[in-house]
Amino acid sequence: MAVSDDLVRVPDVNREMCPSRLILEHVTSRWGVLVLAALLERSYRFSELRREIGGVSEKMLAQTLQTLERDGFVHRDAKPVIPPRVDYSLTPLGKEAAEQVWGLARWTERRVADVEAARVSYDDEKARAAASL
Amino acid sequence: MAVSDDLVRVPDVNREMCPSRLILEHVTSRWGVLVLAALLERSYRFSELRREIGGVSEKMLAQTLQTLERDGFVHRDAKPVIPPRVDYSLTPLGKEAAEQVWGLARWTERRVADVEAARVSYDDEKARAAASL
DNA sequence: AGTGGGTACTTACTAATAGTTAGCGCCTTG
DNA sequence: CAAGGCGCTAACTATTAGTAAGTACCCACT
Repeated sequence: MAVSDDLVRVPDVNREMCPSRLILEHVTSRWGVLVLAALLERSYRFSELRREIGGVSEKMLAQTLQTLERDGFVHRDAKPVIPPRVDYSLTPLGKEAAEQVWGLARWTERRVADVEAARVSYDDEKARAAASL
Repeated sequence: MAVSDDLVRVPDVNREMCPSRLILEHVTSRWGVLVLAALLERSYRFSELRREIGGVSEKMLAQTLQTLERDGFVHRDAKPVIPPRVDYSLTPLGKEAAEQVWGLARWTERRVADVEAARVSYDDEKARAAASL
């Protein structure tokens, strides 16, 4: 029973039904990564964030922020003023996640050239293989 | 002109058309994260990986591996034997990416309880707010 | 005084993407 | 001699992401 309890309790992202899988998907989601990385540098208002993160729609930004808020990563501070003002910032938990995805974002930017070089050699080899049939 | 050159050259994941955006999406993709993290521990054959990563379909695993291979993260070694044997492993570049997503995966597993606690208090507050209308 | 714009969203619809099922050729195992 | 494993791919469907418009309120400009 200790065994079967452990099967349920020990989180493992490789298990399809493990809650950790969903959490990981939230933080690594297309817009989640960019939101967390942006909020690591400072807090943002909704439409500031929308301008900061190129290509995000209002719908997806709202949805992403709601998911991250529910998971306890993001704090939403809605000031009851007109025009509406809503500030988004990281919680301590969110900051931990954000540091990791921020690192990933910066790493990616540094390695763009390497990846592009890898792609041309991959495509070249594929073309050569196709030609020699 | 140095200025406009820089605008094109300096990678920034927040710019919609920046190549770094796509690369980041590949490594943070639903299955990409899990594939990279798994391959950090050892190399795997195709169907070994499929069994290791719960819930991945053959189609998505093949697609993910092809994307990661083209980006230079994963090395594919197809031995011309029967039955077919294909080994997947990380390149040095892929190892750098994998270390980061591995950290994220382990962090997520450690924080599951915190996230679940955050969710109940979020849902509670929502329910209380809805009740007091 | 009316038009356009900004605030933070939600809703309805459509396009893109992910997942499901079946198939391939070849071989080993029961 | 059928069943299953190997590493895929192709066709089809379900789910999800993206687009466009609407909401309600206010300010600045003409």
